[in-house]
Amino acid sequence: MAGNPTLYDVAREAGVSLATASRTLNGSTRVVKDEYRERVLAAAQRLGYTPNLSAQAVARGDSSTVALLVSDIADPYFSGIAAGVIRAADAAGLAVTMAVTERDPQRELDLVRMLRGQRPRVIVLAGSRTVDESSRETLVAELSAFEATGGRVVLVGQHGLPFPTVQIDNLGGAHALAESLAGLGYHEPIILAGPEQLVIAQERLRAFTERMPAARVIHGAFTRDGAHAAMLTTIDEGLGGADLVFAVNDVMAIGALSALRDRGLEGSVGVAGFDDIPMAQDVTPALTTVRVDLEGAGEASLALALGDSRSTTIAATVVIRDSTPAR
Amino acid sequence: MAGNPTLYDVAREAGVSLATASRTLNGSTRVVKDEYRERVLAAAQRLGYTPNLSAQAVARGDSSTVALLVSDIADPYFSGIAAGVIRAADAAGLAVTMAVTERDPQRELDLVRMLRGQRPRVIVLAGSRTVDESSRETLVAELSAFEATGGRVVLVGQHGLPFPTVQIDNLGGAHALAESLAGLGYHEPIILAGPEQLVIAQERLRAFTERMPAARVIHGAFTRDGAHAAMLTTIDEGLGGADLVFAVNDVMAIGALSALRDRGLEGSVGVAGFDDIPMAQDVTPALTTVRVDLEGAGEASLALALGDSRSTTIAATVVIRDSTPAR
DNA sequence: GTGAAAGCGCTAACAC
DNA sequence: GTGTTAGCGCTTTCAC
Repeated sequence: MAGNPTLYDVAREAGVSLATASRTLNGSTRVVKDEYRERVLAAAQRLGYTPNLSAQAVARGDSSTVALLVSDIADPYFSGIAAGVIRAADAAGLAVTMAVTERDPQRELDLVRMLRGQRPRVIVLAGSRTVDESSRETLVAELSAFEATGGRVVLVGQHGLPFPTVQIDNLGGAHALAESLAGLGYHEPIILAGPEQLVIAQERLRAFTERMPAARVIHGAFTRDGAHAAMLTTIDEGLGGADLVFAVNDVMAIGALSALRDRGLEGSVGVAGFDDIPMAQDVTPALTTVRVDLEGAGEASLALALGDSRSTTIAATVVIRDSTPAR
Repeated sequence: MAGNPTLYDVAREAGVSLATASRTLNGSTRVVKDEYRERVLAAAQRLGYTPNLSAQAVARGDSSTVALLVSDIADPYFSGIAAGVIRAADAAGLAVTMAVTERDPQRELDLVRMLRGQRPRVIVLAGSRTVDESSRETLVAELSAFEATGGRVVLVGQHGLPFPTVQIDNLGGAHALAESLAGLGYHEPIILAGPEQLVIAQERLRAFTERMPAARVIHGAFTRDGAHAAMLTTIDEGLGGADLVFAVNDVMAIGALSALRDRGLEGSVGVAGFDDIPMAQDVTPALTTVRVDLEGAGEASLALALGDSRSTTIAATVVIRDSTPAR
């Protein structure tokens, strides 16, 4: 516990004042005489000085940090977004602090509170909204308070909250997908719809069924395993005349695909997902889906936070692959 | 920019001293009279007070932060580790700051420097080491300096650096895999070996070939696309008598699987990977691999940092699936 | 250009 | 138990 060298140490070592050391080591507008400048730099080097970011944050009254909240970092949907946020933050010289809500609204609220404590410049919420969550009001209040003190709040892939949002075109994408699939001859879809109250899942479900009425809607977890289990049950109960399984995200669609394979039913019905996560093209048959530029969405969220633009929408475009051959 | 309420504001609002407010709001040993306690809590609530973590860090001389460095967060290997680190950090009341090296040693060094500025309690390095990197000495110096000032450094899935390490049993796993596959009748492996200088890739390659000499070793990027491209080229040049493709990680194995499928060669050779990322069981055929508990490794890294234990090793166990049927 | 000194929000002696 | 106060490491007036 020798202690880190402080700016004061550097100043002393260089034989200049604290102020001069501060000015040369950090981007001040003030100009420092070259000689001093070099002495300070040399001293800092010799001592292995690293500015204490917390102290800077306290003194300046704001940190160079972006706080990112996701539901589950191991889910490709979120890790894609996170990659974009991190890349953009980095380009802007900002560090990223990340927390995981595990899809628990109460936890999300607690984390937002905790993250506010860091006084970040931006809070990015990428976790998925659910309807009628009791903590919604409190969350909005918390985020509004954060904004009121000069912070920026951005949502990605969710709406219904009064903050700038990087929206994903769930409606357009699901519409287009349903139409494409109808064109391929499908008309009796079983829909793996995820949790009943999950906004993003609801939207995709609703938009899809507007164009192609569901033969059956099955709710369950928004995960690979949830969909896998639900699909297994469904198969065992009988697929009826269904010719298609539409899962509201790729992770679930892949779970469904595996369930079909487990039962030796691969190819018997079409399967489609949503998001176009990287592995969508690596499963067999390659998965028909709706492509969303997740990393781009992450980057856009920071652009939104750092610029003064309004909400943006990320396109969602249909990608037909082998999992939905024409019938 | 109204400004956040400070502890001072809370104290004034509650009609107590700064110290009393501090004591009730933060885990002090000192006991505060219930009446004051409640007044402070109420005031904090009313004002929407959130402690300024940076200020706390400065005053206490240490932050409640874990800094995590990964190569690429969208890679399941790293997002698995990250999930574990975040979970464990969270359980210990620590926030996680994450940065991405993009596999660039210079960038890694810069980021470590930057992260040190946060004065985290722990720095976890999960990025993969390469041999003979010129920045190695500097990196070690930087990390040692960090340790000297009371910080903890932990590596995961890499060694060769003088710090506590959560080691993955690459050697044992690759040995066992080669043996299992030999038992299944394979003997002419093409190896997708990743970058030549990547330590983890080297180990897996070397251990595997100790038990089953390679018919051919192909170096390339440590990614799905890198392996996919390399495999395509290899196929077009002719597989020779090869009966197996061993890729040094699952992401690459899956790329190879897709390449084989693209050329209509699925099933003609066995395919095996390493890591057992979640999607390994969802590709077709399901991928034979070596299971590594990535999330457990992430958790272990924090246990290592927070406890006083020595380095640990995470087991690597063979999982035979359909991609390597007996021949 | 440079330096002295007053904060930034908080903690932790120390005295009462 | 409670309050005063001296820091923590840094930035930034404000004088020189």
